[in-house]
Amino acid sequence: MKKVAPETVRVRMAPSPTGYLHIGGARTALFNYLFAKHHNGTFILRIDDTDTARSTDASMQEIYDSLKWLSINWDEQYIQSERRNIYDRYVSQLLESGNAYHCYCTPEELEEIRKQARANKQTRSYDGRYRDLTPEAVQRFVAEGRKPTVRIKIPDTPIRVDDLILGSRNIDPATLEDEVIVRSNGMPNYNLTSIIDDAEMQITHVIRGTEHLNNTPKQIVIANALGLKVPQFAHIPLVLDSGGRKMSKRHHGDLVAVNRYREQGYLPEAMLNFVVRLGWSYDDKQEIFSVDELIEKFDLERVGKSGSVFDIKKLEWLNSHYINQLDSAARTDAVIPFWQEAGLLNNSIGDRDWLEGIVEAVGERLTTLQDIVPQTSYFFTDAFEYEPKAVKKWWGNSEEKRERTREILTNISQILEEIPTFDIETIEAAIWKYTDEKDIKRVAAMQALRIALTGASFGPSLFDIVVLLGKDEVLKRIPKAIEHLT
RNA sequence: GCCGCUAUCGUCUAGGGGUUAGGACGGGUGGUUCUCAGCCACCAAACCGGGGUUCGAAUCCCCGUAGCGGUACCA
Repeated sequence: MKKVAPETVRVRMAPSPTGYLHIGGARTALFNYLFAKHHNGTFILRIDDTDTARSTDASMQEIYDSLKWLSINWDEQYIQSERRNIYDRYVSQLLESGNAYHCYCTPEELEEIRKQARANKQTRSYDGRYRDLTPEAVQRFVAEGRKPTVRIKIPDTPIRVDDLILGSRNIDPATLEDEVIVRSNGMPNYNLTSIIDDAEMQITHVIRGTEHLNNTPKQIVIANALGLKVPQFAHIPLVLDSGGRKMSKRHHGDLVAVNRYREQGYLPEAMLNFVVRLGWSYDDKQEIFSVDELIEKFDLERVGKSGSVFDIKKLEWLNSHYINQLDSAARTDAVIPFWQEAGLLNNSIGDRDWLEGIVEAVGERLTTLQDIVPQTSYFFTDAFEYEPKAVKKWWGNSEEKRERTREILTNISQILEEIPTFDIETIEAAIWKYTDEKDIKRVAAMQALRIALTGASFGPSLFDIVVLLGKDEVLKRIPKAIEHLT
């Protein structure tokens, strides 16, 4: 494997603004970013928007937002649609040197050519039929109103492709065809603009997904025809769905959108850590990496060759890890927008200490920040349902059992009402004293009370809940539950 | 169809001519506990197949097979 060239590293992430930033794009951005930072180089964001029909400003904005959220910051930025004159100049050069030519193929003709090629099991379809037109023929086509495309001439010598991850190989030019480099509407195409900009921007390493592997020899041909320096390539394997297929907007919708994970309460640190391990590993010991550590340790040589499946369970694990890492103040800050979004909290936040108390009570139970909503809504409202399954199991499904539960709840209510100080220790002692004296199973009493106060059979320590809810609220909810039981 | 890439537990992966093939996620079992989560302990789980080379192959080579990617006037 080749060593990194001594010159200053310059890499780029070149998304097309045709949708949100997706998981694969985020990983490509990260790999580029880490590689740049590791080598003290420059990370460039280049918007490849030569497809004017599909590119949108909204998409561009979302890509910026997602990258910023992930703290993948770029040092320089370019937008290809603003660089038309540069590409036009190179196209003229190609035309003049005879390395490219106008092609007057109609869409119908192209379709027919492709059909034929397939039927004949040919490797390439377009046969270069417009390569050498007489001036008369050109005139005729122009008179017909045909708008030509520009095609690059594929030479007949083998093309060597070096890849830092996949190794080197020679491409038989017979497997390549004269690619369209300028559309009939005059807009240059990806293969052209990409390799020109890589040279213009002095990109040293092109790190991109393997879906671009087959574009690489075409781009090398263009660069060679233009006398441009070719960057080193590193094609990183694809991010796959659980069925082993490439994750794409087309097939997976916003399941692949980085923004969606942000909205669901995933932390950027978790996303970064998750995504970097899709194809890259350090050793057999470490799973958790901070960004600084990644910058220090990231290396193209440790990127694998095969695709990696996106495993949401692993992401969830990482996310809970990073949430648990937050102290309660930071965790509260992180969670407040989710309470607000759910309408449990208005903009004025209110009693900050109380909120932090809730967050502390919830402890390590959050997988995503959004989990705070279902797990704590009962703190904000008593308009919850008593979970039927829990009711059946802990409140009882016979009249005798329900009577018994009513008795327990009534007793506890009384105990709590008469308690001298409403704090955890005192309450705990009083309840245990009660259950021990009456020979009631702790779990039975606690679960009965838990359901009365929260509607559910699971959650944080009940004593935390009781104290956080406060005496008044607890003494309101117990009778309500008893009534429900009657 | 054609061109290309890839192949270790379900998943992410480490390793790599001689290992009980390691870790993590997920799963399972037990313990702790007022429930859940967590934590602790333990368990199951893999080198795609066939040929070579070799004393020895999961590892190197070849051939298959399978999967995936590309096959646009998208990127």
